[in-house]
Amino acid sequence: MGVNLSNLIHPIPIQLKDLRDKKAAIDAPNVLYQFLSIIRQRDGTLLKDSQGRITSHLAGLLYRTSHLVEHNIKPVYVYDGKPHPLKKQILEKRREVKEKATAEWQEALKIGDIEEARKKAQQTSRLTPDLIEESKHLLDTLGIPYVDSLSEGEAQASQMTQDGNVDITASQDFDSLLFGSPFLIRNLAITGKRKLPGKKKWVEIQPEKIILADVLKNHGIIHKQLVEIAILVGTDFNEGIKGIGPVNGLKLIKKYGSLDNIIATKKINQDNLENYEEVMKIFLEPKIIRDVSLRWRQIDKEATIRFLCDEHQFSLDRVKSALEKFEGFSHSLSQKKLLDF
DNA sequence: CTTATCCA
DNA sequence: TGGATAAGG
Repeated sequence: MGVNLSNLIHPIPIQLKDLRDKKAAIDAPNVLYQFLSIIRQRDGTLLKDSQGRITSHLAGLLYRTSHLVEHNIKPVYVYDGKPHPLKKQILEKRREVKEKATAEWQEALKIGDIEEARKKAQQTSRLTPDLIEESKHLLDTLGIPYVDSLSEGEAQASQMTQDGNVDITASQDFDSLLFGSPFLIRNLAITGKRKLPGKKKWVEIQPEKIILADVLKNHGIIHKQLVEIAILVGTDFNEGIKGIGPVNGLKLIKKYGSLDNIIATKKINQDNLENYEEVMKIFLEPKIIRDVSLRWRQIDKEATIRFLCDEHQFSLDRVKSALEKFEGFSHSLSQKKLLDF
């Protein structure tokens, strides 16, 4: 998922309180997908209401958002638009992986291997149009804005950060750096210990900040060259060159200056590079909306409770205590209104 | 994922 | 009391 640039990036650990009063453009598919992957029972079953409808995405969104507003961070969720045709290939590949994982999940359940079952179940998550609509409805009742992008949500979020509509982009992926986001926050709101995938090791996780200008300066490259490194390594829109990871990609770009020059040397396998100019365009000239207006409204507690508790059987106590975290946030909104007036 | 609870 | 573990829908 997303581009692998981790070896080139040295994030700065931060705390949630460092982001107080900041506006954050959150990659909505990225968080919703995470919720669907992780908010499950021990055997991998998703949380569901009495009618069997999935609720894991709503639980995650409620608790995550309440956590953010408790720290007076202003979230805006940015959704994907139409996928670029070059993304079809990776989407198809992911679909196949999910089909395989679904079978392996059932198999693990049959032999009673609960841990394996959960692991496989996590790989089966699908973000359907229904789940997306329900998440938007919850945001509406919470008074939290969202944006429907024309293309990639990460592209839209990055532009909003560049334009100053928001202060930071939040995602687990590095793609927003390719889209030119000056500031990226990973692990927004995530704290505590996490299990390393596939291993029995636990690591401490905390929010971290990545400054695009620093990444470029550290390696002595410009933004376009970072995109070229990503294309060598492989993105959601192209496969990348076998044997080239972020470190070798950087070396090649530093040595030859550009992807064009590397290609001219004929020293690398060029089978996967036929669309590279189009991929460059996806990152450097994405389809985005320039004049977004963001409005954080007062929470509608009654509507939230109707939706989560009455329609989807959330516990009233849990929802109420999550909604209490909106108190200070709502107050600061009405204060701001008075000041504006 | 976040919150609730269990137990040293 | 706080770190590990279960539950949540």
